[in-house]
Amino acid sequence: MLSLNMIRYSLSKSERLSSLKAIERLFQEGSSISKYPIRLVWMKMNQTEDHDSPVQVMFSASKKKYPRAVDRNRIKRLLREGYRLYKPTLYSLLPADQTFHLALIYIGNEIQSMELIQKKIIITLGMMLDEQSET
RNA sequence: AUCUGUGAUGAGUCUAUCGCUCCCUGCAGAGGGAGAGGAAAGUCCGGACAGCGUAGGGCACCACACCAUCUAACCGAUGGGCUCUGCAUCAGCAGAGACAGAUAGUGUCACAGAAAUGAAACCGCCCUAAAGGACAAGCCUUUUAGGGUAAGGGUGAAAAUGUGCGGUAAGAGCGCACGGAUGAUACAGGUGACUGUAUGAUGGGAUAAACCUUGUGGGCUGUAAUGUCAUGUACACUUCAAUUUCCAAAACCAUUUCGAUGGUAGCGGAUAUCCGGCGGCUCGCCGGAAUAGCAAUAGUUGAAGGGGGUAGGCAGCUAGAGCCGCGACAGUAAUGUCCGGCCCAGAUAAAUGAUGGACGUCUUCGGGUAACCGGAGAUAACAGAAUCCGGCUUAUUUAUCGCAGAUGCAU
RNA sequence: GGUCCCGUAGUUCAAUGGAUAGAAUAGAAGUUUCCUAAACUUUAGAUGCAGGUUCGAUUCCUGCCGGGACUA
Repeated sequence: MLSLNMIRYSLSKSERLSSLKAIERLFQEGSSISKYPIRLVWMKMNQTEDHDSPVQVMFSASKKKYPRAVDRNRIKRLLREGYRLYKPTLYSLLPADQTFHLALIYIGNEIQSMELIQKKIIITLGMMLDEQSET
């Protein structure tokens, strides 16, 4: 296979969380990790309700903190970019027989730079991996 | 030249890597194309489109209100009229105007003031009478009573036509002259609002952004409208099948190859239910029962059909009152007609992003007489489509251009 | 997406278009008390912003700003 060494950074629609019911269930039953300026809500799913991808993720920013749509769009784009570039590493670290639902929420009061957000995303996802392996 | 105000235009360009949404080609790997704004915002007006409603008319409610034109339509735009304000003070220029009606009616007008609307007499001015002073009378002034008077004073946001002459006891549009205001009639100009001239009339507070009157317009709700497909679970309805206890003695009836079989019947047992007791108490054991009856058009179970319809999908959804041309013609203009060319976002927890490079632009530093050269930094402000258009309002950076005003310099 | 309502002292509420915008409570100062509380006296404090109508605006009208409710 020629694509073994090739790393895919893509983030297509099947890898994003879009079902209203799944999102409600995630926020009711999922556990959360806060690492300023990012809050992560995650939940381990059963293998039976399988999907194409091992992880489905969503991004959000509070409408109360950022009343203008431009700011919310920018935050979500930055979060998406940071997650996208880290995704191949995350997939290699995850256990192969499980799927996850994630929500990345920005809780900072100011929009930070791309580098910082990317660093914080890597930290929070690492914390999540540690927690799930313990259980 | 600088500053201020105002209007118009544009919103960097090219490219590399990694991605996102839609479309096209291809069996596929993949390739190609397109991808936020002038306000996409506020949701303040007006439409298109859709559903529901609807004989016709009226009342109520809401909106609007000088005129003409433009427009699919408008509380919009263009041009014009009138009024007010500012500058000039001759013409004019700029800005503002919710700009129908106060002689249809009702309400309100605090305080002050005599009086705030059937207007009004506090001071003042004048007349008459009585009393008093003085006294021949005239005269003088004070008080009281009755009257006249809107010139003067003072109050107030507002006190009802200005000036002059006549007139009068004093005064007054009471009369006259010259002005000003209001509405009426006639003539002239203008499509019209309105303007000008002439005639005779009037002397009447403000407020309709108080109720209201007049005129004009408006059916209601909104693309999360509406239509359509429909998995799973639960359910209305229809059809079909199974089942609504199991085993079973004596006795009776039928058949018989005399072994038995079938039917009626139901002693007894099992099982279930109920009651009581005990234990190791989601269960088990023991004991008890006038429980398990009728009927099948009924109940239960299963299968098939089937309706509404949830999650979700699809249509609505983007070719249109469309965009471009310093195109032509008509018009003062808004705008319209014609010609040619073009296809230009369609997401749905919601796409248009991240990191570099080059050029351009701006700021700043250094060198240079200058053109220019080199280094550093910035490339923005307001802000993100959600059915689609036409406006309005609000937010806002930088560059260029136009107009107006102010200041300075040169001629 | 659509529809509607409300903004008054720090807080909870009043005020018919009429001028010093009122009351309770909270705050500050004082009296009283050995001290505190209570009580009493005094005091400061506000109409969301900008225009307009009116002689006069918290009130009426227009535009912004902020907050809330309903609907699906």
